[in-house]
Amino acid sequence: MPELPEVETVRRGLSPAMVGATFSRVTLRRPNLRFPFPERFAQRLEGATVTDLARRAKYLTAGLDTGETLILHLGMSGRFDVALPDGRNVSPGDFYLEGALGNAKHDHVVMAMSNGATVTYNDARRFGFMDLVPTLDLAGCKHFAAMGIEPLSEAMSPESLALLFRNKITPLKAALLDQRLIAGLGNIYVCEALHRAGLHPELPAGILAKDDGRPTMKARLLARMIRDVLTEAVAAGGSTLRDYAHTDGGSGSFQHAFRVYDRTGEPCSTKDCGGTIARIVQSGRSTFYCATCQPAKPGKPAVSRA
DNA sequence: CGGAAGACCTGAAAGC
DNA sequence: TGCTTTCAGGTCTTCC
Repeated sequence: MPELPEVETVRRGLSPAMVGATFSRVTLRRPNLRFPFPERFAQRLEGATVTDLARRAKYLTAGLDTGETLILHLGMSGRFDVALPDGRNVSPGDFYLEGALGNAKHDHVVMAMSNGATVTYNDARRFGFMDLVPTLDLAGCKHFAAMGIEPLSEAMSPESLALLFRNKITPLKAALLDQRLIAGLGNIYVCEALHRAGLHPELPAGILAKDDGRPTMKARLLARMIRDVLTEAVAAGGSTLRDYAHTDGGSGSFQHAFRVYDRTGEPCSTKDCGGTIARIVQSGRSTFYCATCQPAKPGKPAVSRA
């Protein structure tokens, strides 16, 4: 489930259960997720108090009063279920509830908190992982050292986009997915941002920069559309795919606002466009776009954009 | 060095 | 009704 808006939604949902609370009991139901858990993982958490819960790109970071920071990544299918002490269950940012917490299939980590909340990590595909690093080394740790700019921060500007993409022949789609350049976008929001900007996903990334490195109009447009689509998605609580019957406020709704993602064959929603959404494969992943309002040849779109 | 392809997993849906 | 194939929101490793 998780690109930046979904991870941010999870962060907000997890905060009341975790920030200020102490880990009373941490149970690992298997030795690894994508990677082995760190040495003595449960013991290092138990007794530690969470001082803050933040997000960097698609990662969650829980600062602890022990001088370590817990790093959480949801992979493709990771989610958290929270059982609150008042008996309510929520699944921040995702999915539906499926029975007793800690017993459902693929519940891999169960964290009992001092405030009575139980936070359970569930991940069918186990592409997610958890790590524990010294807080002082956080920015330089292996997960973050080479990470690109935050797309919702001041660092994300037409100027920085142009400099990052300058002289690149690689397609815009691939460049936007490269977490070393911009960190937090995934397949959905890259497709959506390119559509909003009227840019064909196979255009070379270098078209965002002029010869002198200054941003082109396309760079200005794309920077705004990236910010817009992410901001709207965060406000909608992210996107929830392949789910039904959610209860408590667990799910986001931005999937209803997709204009191209997973809409192959449907009419383009751009005003007066008349095109049809197509699907191609780029570096092994689906790309959805409208060939009419995202023309392949650099030039003006076939349709004026509001 | 950059970039593409493969690998890691499970499950849902589509195809036959 | 099965059985097989394809595809999925990510990213780390391997191989040019």
